[in-house]
Amino acid sequence: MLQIPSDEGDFNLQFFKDESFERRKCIKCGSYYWSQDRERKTCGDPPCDVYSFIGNAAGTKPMNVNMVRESFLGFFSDTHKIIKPYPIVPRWREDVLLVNASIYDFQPHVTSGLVKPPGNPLVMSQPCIRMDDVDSVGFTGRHLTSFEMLCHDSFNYPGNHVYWKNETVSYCYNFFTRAIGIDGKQISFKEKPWSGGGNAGAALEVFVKGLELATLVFMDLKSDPEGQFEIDGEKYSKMPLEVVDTGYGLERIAWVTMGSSTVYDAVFPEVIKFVKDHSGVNFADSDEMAKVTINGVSESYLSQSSDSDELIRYLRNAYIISDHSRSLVHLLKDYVIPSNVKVGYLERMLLRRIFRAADIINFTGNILDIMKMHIQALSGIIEDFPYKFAEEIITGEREKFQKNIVEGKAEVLRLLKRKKSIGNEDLQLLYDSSGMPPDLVREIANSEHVVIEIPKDFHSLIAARHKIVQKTGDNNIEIYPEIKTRPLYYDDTHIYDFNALVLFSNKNKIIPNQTAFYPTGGGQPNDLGYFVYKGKNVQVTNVEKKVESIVHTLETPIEKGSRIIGHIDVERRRRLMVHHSSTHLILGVMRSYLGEQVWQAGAQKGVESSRIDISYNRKLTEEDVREIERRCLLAIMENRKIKASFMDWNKATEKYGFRLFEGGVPLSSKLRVVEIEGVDIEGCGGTHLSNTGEIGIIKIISAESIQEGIQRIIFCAGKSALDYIQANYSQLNQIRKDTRITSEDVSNGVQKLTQENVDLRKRLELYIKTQAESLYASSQETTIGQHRWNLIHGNIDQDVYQFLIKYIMSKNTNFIILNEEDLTISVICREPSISKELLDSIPHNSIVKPSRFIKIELSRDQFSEYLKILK
RNA sequence: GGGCCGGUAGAUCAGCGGUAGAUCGCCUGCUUUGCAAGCAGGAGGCCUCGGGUUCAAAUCCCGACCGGUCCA
Repeated sequence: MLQIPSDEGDFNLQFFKDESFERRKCIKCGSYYWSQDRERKTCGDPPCDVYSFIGNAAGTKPMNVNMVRESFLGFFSDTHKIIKPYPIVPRWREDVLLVNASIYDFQPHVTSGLVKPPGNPLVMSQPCIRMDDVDSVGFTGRHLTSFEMLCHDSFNYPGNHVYWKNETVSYCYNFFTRAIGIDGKQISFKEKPWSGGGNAGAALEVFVKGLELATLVFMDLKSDPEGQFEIDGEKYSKMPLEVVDTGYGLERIAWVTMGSSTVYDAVFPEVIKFVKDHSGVNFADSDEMAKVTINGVSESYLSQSSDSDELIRYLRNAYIISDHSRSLVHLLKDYVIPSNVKVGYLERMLLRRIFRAADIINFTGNILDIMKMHIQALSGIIEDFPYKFAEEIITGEREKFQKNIVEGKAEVLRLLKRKKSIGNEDLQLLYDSSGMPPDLVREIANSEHVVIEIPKDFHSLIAARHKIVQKTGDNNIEIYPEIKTRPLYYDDTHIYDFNALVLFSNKNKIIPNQTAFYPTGGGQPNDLGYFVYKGKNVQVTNVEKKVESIVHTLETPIEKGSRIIGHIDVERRRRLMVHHSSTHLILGVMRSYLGEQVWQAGAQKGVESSRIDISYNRKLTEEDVREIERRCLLAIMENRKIKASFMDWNKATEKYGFRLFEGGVPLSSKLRVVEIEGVDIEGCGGTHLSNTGEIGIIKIISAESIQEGIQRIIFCAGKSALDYIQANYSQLNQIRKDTRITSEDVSNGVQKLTQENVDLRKRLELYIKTQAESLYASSQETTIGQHRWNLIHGNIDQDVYQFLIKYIMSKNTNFIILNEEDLTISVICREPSISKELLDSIPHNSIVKPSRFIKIELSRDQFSEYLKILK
């Protein structure tokens, strides 16, 4: 078994020889590193080394983030193609919420070898967000939630070698020494294997003065249980594609050239100043943070409850606001809507942390103003920013947060009133169910002169409440031979009848050489229909795509090698096509009407109706719905062209952007692009009409919010729309007949009817009450044995009886009710045993348990007997 | 996607198996009158919906729907 790094040959590079680098072993951690400095004893990685650049910068001059980015891109521009940054929300993949590293831009389509990279070699600066260390931001002096990852990557295919380890290390060294002006002796390259996302390879971490500035990854392994390499317990084998994946921490490079106390002071000093200037408290000097940054965070610093040093605490909150608002710039630029799920939740979390921090330091400024400063500082990568959208989101969330706090406060006060104290369990419940942070609860309690303890392990207690029950997925994968079926529905959507040859047959599933049956995909259900085989019709019950083959499930088997004729259900297909094209049309119309934050968040086409989910931050009103319908009709009447074509992946994304992946991400080298002229363009594998005119009409059936930030629109189009309208019309007519409302205004009539109903119910209730009360008043007193009883006898209606019982129960006296209506005797008594005693004195057929209330049924004779005895 | 909390008068909530309540707001009258207010009276409820248990459910159980919140 080979281990990575396997031997020193991994990095026995010509470059290292030429520049007189030596491979050494760190005296502290034992790992290998390369250095020009003969005096160096350690690898450069903390804790083997400490930060030695604070107050003692490296490089020729202090550089801010824009300068670092420009110098990096400039340094590589002659030899590499410059690629624009990708969105921070990765619309091209569904496995991650945010772009975490520059290589995310090329996974999985490029790294799998399916799609060529947009440049080779390429250079770019990719903004990234990492939420893992969000709790450390502001506390350690070095953690950021968002950063830019600079990279120069190359993709080496068999027969097309670009560059590998030697050139990479040379580029890296020359960039740092020439462009930044760092002394080569201060750079150390530490050997460290890398793995992640199913790939792995040898790697070098680049350190300067104890700070990791870059990682150079040489990815040439893929996950493989049979593989001969092992990293972190996972097995890997060589892959034909060799990828140079570098990652330079832009903010860290700026930091090292400035030597500031914290990374925040290096990256956005003007923002920090602004926050401080608009706050109602004093702050610790940032020099005081330098100690923490260098030495790491001690226990007491990490606990927010420690208010030993208020000034440091305030400074930290200023850092939090400054950092989080910068990440928000990226999220809002990509139109992320706050929500309780997925990336929307991360945005809400950042916003709420900002609001809370702002309250702590009494920040009176505008968050949008902070963001404007960040946008200014990030002018190199942020071109246009949706200010109006951002403002709407921020004020909306601020209101929600405020409401949350007010309501939470009331809840805390109520709890205090009732229980006089707030325990651990209450704290957890308040946080988990109402979002009240424990320190805020403590503040409120303090103002009521109640002292409460926040447990040290509060967050782990919360985590313990969230034990997740893992569901086991169904891993029943059928294996099919690699057969390519030609999809005739792409050649011409009007092919409904065709010849085919059965290439594979197993039980009742076949794969033909070609088909006009559309397989389930892209939210469009499969076609139905039948094959003619040996003079008989064989129904098709399901059609699905398996890689390149299209598998048809049949009612009865058809042999391999048979020649068959297929006929698809034309009516069904037409309706599906109408609905599919309508979906694109509605999406395009909604985007232009509601705004750019509208993204498709799922869709399902059907025969009778279809649905589309979109991201949007408020519920649609009736007027919205009407306007969308109106605009759709307009586009239909204009009879716009609908075109579909296959395009190269990179050309398509470059031309149309990542909007293309709204309906999903196909794993293929080419993208099928469907365009409704002037309305909508998206990647789509479905079958479409040729013109919008064929849709006829679109009627929206409902618009509802399925979760925060996601609106679901259910609609029907074409013939299905007519069906719907007609069904509604006849239902309305039926209502008119049933209610005899003949006037034009049906809703007014129904309203009157409902009011009448309410009035009647009230009168009935009053009637029941008076009946019961008069029965109560008419009761006769008798003495049976040692006890006094009140006797009621009569023909008592069930409703009156029920009310009478409740009435007597509340009076707490002894009663006997003989009801002629259903021949029952009811005994109500303060003492359960007395009731039983009374009933046991006379024969009946029921089993009696002692109770305050007993009701038993009697025969005619028994009833008469009771009546005699009791009266 | 999962966990937790909640849904009662216009608003905020109490009640948690036996006649649906409080505070604020609203209406009428009175007192005072610059305003605020005070006093007396009154209107306003399919207790989210659907099943079940029970003689009896706002209340207990199950399920939907809606809202909130935390976590991934």
